[in-house]
Amino acid sequence: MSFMYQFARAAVTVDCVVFGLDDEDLKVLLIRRDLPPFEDKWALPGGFVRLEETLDEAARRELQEETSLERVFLEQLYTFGGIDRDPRERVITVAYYALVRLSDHRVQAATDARDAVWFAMDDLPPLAFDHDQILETAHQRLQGKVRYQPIGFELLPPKFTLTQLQKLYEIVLGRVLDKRNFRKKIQGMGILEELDEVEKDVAHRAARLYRFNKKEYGRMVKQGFHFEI
Amino acid sequence: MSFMYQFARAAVTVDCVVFGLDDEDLKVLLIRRDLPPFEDKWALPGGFVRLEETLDEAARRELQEETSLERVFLEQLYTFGGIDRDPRERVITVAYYALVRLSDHRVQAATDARDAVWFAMDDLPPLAFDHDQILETAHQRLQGKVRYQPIGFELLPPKFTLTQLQKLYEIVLGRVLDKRNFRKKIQGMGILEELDEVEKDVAHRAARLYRFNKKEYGRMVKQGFHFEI
DNA sequence: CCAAAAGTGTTTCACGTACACCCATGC
DNA sequence: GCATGGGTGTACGTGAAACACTTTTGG
Repeated sequence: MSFMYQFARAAVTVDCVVFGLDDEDLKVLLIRRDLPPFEDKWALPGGFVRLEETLDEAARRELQEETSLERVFLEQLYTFGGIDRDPRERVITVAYYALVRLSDHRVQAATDARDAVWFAMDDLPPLAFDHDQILETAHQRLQGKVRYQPIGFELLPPKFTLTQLQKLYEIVLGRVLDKRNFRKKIQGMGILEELDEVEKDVAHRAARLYRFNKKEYGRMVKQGFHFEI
Repeated sequence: MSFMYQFARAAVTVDCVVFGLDDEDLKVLLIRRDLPPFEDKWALPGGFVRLEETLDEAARRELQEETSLERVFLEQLYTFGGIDRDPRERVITVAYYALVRLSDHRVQAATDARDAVWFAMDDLPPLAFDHDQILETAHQRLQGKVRYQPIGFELLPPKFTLTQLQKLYEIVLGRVLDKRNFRKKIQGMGILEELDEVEKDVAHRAARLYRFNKKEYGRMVKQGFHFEI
């Protein structure tokens, strides 16, 4: 390892898998490429890492620039370094995944950004580069992590019903859950704040609203509490 | 994103956290740096990624070159991209962690390699760069992963006693386990092959040897089996 | 009054946990 | 024969899973 490294260098990018949830599906935000290679193909938002920013900063900047998303849950996923990922030259990409409240962000993504569209996970178009593989990895991570970390709340509005919460897990995990057992368990955890408020504009009995109590969760973790669905 | 990316580029390296286990401790393999910066400080084995090799290949190559380790369990850990990690210039490092059977590799590491030494996890020297942070992250990953994936066996010789296995978990997790419950559980899984063989050269009753049945484990996973300690 | 979803308890079974003594072997 | 670790079973409690009906509300 010499003092100055003289050899040719790989380019480094960040790519973001942005998950959102609506009533029916888990969705991913993709942008349409307007330059070759893979012109007009769909791809994950992302771009080159600058020398003066960290990887996390690069991911947030790209997300903001390409999809106008800000202040979302964002976590590093995996780094993909296959030699021929990009046909032009060697590009190593540090992949991130993000979770957003679709209800808040739906409009913005469609207007501000060039051509950013939400796709249902089970109805994806062909993707550029190895982005299908990155997406697959992100999906697995989400499925794994949602079960033992309270990150699912990042996909819901701040106030939500227990049925919404249950449906979230059913959609992400891909299996149905028992209503009574789910409620017993999640309410028993003591990390949900029961509000004096019910949902509106529904054509049936309105459900009570809850809020995730992040501070209480933090306290409980320190006492050895372990979240698990 | 222009076709040709002209800006200055960060260098990309791989660093490996190599864990090994002896009767007493969890150990890490460190090498002494012989060049500035951090000359004579201890550091994780690692080096620059070449254009013609993947990240995994780079990690294995560096491991081989610097510690003469081959064919070990190796998995990507996390990518560290802090701006001032390296005082010379911007260096992004893709960290890996490896698990090795100390009994097999003890000698080699000490002879072939320049100055590679095993340190107990609770008696570490000051490390170069941000390697203490990388090591900390690796340790957390190991503690988390060892509980729900059968990677612990990578730290033991192919044939081992149940007491050795239990001690492994006690050392890695940092807490004592109940002997009868541990045996009941691990034997009940049906992934251990009971051998017609006992340990040798012990000054007491010799314990039966077992082997991890990887194929059977693979089959069971397909049936929905979930390993957990 | 009908449709639609909200809300609610009990029983059963599996599994985690706590716990102590005799056995085999080498020296 | 003694020191050292090997090996074994049971009782108890907690938590997961299965399961169906009544209530509320809007239209």
